[in-house]
Amino acid sequence: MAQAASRSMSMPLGRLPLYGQVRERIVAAIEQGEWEAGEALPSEFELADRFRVSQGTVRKGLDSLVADGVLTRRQGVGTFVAETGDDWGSALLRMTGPVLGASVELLACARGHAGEEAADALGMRHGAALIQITRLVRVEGAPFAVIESAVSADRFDGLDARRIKQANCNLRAVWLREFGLRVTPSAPLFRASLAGRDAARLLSTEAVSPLLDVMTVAEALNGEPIEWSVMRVRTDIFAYRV
Amino acid sequence: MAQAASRSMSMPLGRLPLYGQVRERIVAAIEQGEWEAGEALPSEFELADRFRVSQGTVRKGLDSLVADGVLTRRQGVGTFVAETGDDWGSALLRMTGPVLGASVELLACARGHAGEEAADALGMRHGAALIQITRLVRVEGAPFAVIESAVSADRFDGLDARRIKQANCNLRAVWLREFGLRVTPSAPLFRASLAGRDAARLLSTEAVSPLLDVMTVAEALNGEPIEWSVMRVRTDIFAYRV
DNA sequence: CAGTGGTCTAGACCACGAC
DNA sequence: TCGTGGTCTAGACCACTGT
Repeated sequence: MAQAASRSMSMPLGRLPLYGQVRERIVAAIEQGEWEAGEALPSEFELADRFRVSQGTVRKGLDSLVADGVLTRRQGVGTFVAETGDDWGSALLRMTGPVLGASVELLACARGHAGEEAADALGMRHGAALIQITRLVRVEGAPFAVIESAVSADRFDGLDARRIKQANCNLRAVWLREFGLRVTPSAPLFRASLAGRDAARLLSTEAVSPLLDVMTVAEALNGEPIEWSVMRVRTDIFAYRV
Repeated sequence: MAQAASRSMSMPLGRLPLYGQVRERIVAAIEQGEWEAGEALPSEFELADRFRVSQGTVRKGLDSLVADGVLTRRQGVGTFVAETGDDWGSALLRMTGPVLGASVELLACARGHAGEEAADALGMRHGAALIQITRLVRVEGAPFAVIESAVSADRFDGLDARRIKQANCNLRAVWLREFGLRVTPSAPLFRASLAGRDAARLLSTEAVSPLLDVMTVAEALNGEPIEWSVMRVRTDIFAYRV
């Protein structure tokens, strides 16, 4: 039965199991553009051959990437690099009940300074230069949620409203197409807040209306925090599901 | 290498993979009290021998139960039936920042009629008889959250305040000790709401304060809905994490 | 040291989808 | 019919824990 676990992969990583190393190498290959979004990866046996491991080990590595939404599998067909979904649309799918006919609109994209919360989440010092992006989500024309996002102004130097609108206000598509960065959202934080004057005006509700704040950090595949955002959503009709 | 997958388990279930059948049989054994909470299961190899499958198949079945929080594993020691944690305490661990010195208090336990939401979640008709339980969670003495729970009055006939207090206001412990029911919480729904007069009084805040409502249904291991509850929590200091 | 979970392999068969 | 993912096995070695 062979002597198993030969530690032969000669990876730089010290104490990562083989299937973890397989995961890292697949991530690296995706980052280097070896397979585009929507494209099929080689079969599990081909990958096993390439990485000098068994098919079961490749499978366990793929499992974790499928669980993280980086890959999708279709039995009998293959394993595919997941399409970059709308960053705002996926949140709407988490609402109970049918949320159809959604659209986004860019309200603002301007340089500013980090609030404490955003700066902490992005690992930047307080007061660091940020680009702040405000979007409004409508459902069947009715205002539904405001999304505030922030990214490092240094890293995303050329970013402006035009580029965001070209990508249909989908920030993930902007990061990927303009900056070659593939991100995945981290686990969200929740908070209840009062709308306040500005949000109330945008959402055509009252200032004392309660809003659900869903805060997330989108991370590069290597774990580096890229984008902080808070979606402030009305939950008077539907609730938010995880 | 043997001929693999001999379909020899003679289980009543038709199209469930072997590891899924292993999971079901372990769940059944726990429900029948073969192993108590905190007790160690037999080793993976012993279970493999008992179920006539390989250790890897047992492991995959255990994996899913560990993921669901039914079992816990300690390397080099064994696999254990998870303790029935506090139903309210586990929620506090989800708050960002240190939430220490928490305590619960039973405010009410009375028969009533189901609100639409609770009845729907429990699969009961609107207006069915329920027992409604109200608890208050304090952190370092300061009111922090109100928990409203509801269960079928028929199924939990003898339930009263005394029995709940005997279990330190931990409902999961009540279901297990008094009714032999082990439950696991489903994925929560979130909503933002205004405190209102009653909750504001209990939480010593203002009626227009925003609260985060975390709604869950606790299900028996066979998937039957048992307990509906909503935890209404202040998020002015900490946020809720998933 | 013995026993447990954690990982890995080589090989096998099945179910599904496309051709 | 062929290639893919999905499942399963028997056996092996490693890492950790408690004695």
